[in-house]
Amino acid sequence: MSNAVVTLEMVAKLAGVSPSTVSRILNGTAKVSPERKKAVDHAIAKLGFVPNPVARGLAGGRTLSIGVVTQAIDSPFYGSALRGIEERLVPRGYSPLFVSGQWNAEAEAHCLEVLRARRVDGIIFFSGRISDKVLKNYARGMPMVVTGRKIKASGLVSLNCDNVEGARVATRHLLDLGHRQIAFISGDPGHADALDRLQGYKNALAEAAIPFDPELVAEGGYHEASGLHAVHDLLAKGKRFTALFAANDQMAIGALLGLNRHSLRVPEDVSLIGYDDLQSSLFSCPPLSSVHQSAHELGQLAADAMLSLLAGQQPDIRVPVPRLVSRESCRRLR
Amino acid sequence: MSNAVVTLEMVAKLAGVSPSTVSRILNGTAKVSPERKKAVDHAIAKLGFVPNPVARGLAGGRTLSIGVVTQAIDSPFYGSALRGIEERLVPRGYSPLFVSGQWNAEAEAHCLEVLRARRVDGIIFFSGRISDKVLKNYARGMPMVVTGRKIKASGLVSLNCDNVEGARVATRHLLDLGHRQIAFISGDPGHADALDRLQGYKNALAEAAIPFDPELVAEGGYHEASGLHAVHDLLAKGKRFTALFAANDQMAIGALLGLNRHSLRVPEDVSLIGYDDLQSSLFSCPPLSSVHQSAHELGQLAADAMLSLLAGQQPDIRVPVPRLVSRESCRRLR
DNA sequence: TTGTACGCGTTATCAC
DNA sequence: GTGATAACGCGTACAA
Repeated sequence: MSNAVVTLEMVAKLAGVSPSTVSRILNGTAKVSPERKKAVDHAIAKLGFVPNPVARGLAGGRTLSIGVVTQAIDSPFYGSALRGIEERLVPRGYSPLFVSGQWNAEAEAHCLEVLRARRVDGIIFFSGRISDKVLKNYARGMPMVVTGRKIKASGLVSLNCDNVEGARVATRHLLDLGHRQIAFISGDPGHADALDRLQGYKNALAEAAIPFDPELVAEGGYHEASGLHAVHDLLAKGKRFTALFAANDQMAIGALLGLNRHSLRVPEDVSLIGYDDLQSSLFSCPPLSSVHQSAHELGQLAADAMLSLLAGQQPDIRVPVPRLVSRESCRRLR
Repeated sequence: MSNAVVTLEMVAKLAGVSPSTVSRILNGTAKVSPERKKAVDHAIAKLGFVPNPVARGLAGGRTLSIGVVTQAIDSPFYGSALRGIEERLVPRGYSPLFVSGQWNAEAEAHCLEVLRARRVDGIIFFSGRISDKVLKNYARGMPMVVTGRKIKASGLVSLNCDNVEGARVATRHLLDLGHRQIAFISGDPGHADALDRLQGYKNALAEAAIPFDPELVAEGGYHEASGLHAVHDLLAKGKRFTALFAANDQMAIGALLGLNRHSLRVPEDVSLIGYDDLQSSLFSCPPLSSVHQSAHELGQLAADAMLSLLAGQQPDIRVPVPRLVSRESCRRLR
C-alpha cells in the first residue's frame, strides 16, 4: 500500500547491520548469523522492502528478465506458447520480455538488438527467418533456447518438434480411413516446419505405395485466408480428392470454409485434418481432427530449458511426440 | 556484430569531449556546438554504441518500459491488443512488459507489484477484476491507462468502448431483420463489459417495445465452451428463438457448434451474431456477423495515450464507435 | 556551451 | 561471518 521507496540501505540501518549483510541474505551469497538474519528479515517485512531490479541489473550484471522473440504475438499458436513461458518464468522471479519478429529477418535482428540492449539474461527464440549463424553468434554472449531449428552450439538449446513424424501420422490417419486421393496444403516454404510437414506427408504416401502427385499440393501461408485460397486453387485444377490435410489448423479452418463455399461438406464429401490442435479447433463445425502439438507445453519446456541454462546446467529436454487427435472432420471412405 | 560492451564514456573519449556532452546529445537535454555533435555522432556510429537502459533507469529514474496488464495473453482479443501496443511503443524506444492477470483480482494485484518493482514508467491495464480504488492509488504514483472501466483520476486515462451501444446495434440488427424472439448469451457478470452488453440488448428490445424475457438469457463466461453450454441450456428450457446474440465472438463460435449439435442451421433456422469481430470470425462456417470493436486499435490508442501522458500532456482520446459487421450468419425472417 | 563531481540502489572484492 | 569500499553506466546539478 505504501508508495514510499524503500532501499536496501534503509533496511540495513534499521536492522543495525551493513548493506552487504542484507544483500547476502537476499541472495544467499554467504552465511550470516541467525540473529542478524532474523533482524534483517524483520526489517524487510516492516519496511515492505522490495529489491530494485534495475539497480540489481547494473551492479550484478543480471536483470532477471528473459527476452522472448515470437513471430506474431497475436497468433493463437504463439499466444499459448507465451502463456506457457510466463507460467514458468514469473514464479521464479524472472520477467519475460516479448517482442515479435513478424516472420521478417530484419525485424528479428532488430528484436535481438533491443533485447541485448536491455541486458536480458537470456533469449528464447521461436522459429523465424533469421540465419542460424546470427543466432549462434548471439548464443556466445548469452544463454539461448531456440525452437523449430536444428542447431548445435554450446550455451544453446534447440527444441525441435518432430514435424515430419506428425505430418506422417496425420496422413497415415487418412490412409487408414481408406482415402487414396489426399490433397495437401503446405505452409510457407520459408519455414523449416513447413518443409518437414510436407516431407511427412510424402513419407506416409510412400509407405502406402501411393505416388506423390504435385498437383494435389497447394501452397499456403499458415493463416486462414491462405487455406481458403488453397482450396479454390485445388478445386480449380479439377483434381479429385477425398481428403485434405492442411499443414496447420488455421489453414484447415480456412479450407473448411472454402470447401463449404464449393458445396463440399466435411466430412461427408471431404475429410479434413489440420495440425497444431489449437484450442479453437475444438469448436469448429465440425470439430477438427488435428495433430496435437501443444504450443503451451512447448513454451513451458523452452522456459524450463532456459532456467536450467541460467543455473549452469545443460538441460536434457525431451520434446513430446506429436499425437493424433481424432474428432469429427474425418470419416471412413465408403 | 561486435559483442563488445561500449559505454558512453568510451564514446566521449573517442570524440574528445566529456561524458556529459555525449549524454546531452543523446537526450537533447541542452544545446551543443555542431562540431562536437558531429564528432560524437561519428564516434557513436564507429563504436556501435547503444545506451544501456539499465543504467539509464538507475540514473534517470526512467526505464523506458511500460507495464501492460492483460487478462489472458493467449486469448485472440488480447493478442491483437498487445500487438497494437507493441506497434506504437517500440518505435518510440519503449518496451512493453506483458503480464497476465487471468481475471483474478489477487493475480492482478501481484502483476501490479511486479511491474512497480521493475520500475516501469507507466502501466496500461486491461479490464480485470481488481477494484477501481487500487488502480487509482497506483495512478498517483505513475501514469496509467485503463480500459473497460469508468474511472476519473488525475494521471489516469480511461479508455472506454461503448458496449451498451454496440450491443444495442447488434440486437437492433436482428430486430430489423424481423426477429422477435432473440436469445442472449451474456458474458461473465464479473465484467463491466458484460453487464453493459446485456443492457444494450435490453435497450434495443425496449425500443422495439418487446418485453425482456429472462428465460431467453443464458449466462456464459466469454470462452467458446460456455457458448456451447449456453445453447444447450437455452434449448433445454424449450424456449423458442429465431435469433441469438452472443456477447462475444468466442461464445458465438461455441454457440454455432451447439446449434449444429441440435440440428439447427445458421442462418436458416437461427440467426447468430457475436461481438468483437475477431479475425477468426471471418472464417467460421458461415462467416459470423459481429460488432466490430478492434482490439488492435484499442491497443494502439492505449499506447498512444500512455505516450502522451509520459510527455506530460493530457491525451484527448476518442474511442471509435462500435460498428456492425454484417456477414452470413444472420438472415431476414420469413 | 561545456566539464566536474556526485548520486541512483545494488553486488562484488577485499580486508578484518 | 562481517563491514568498508569500489564499481556498474548514465543523468544532472553545479560550477566554469
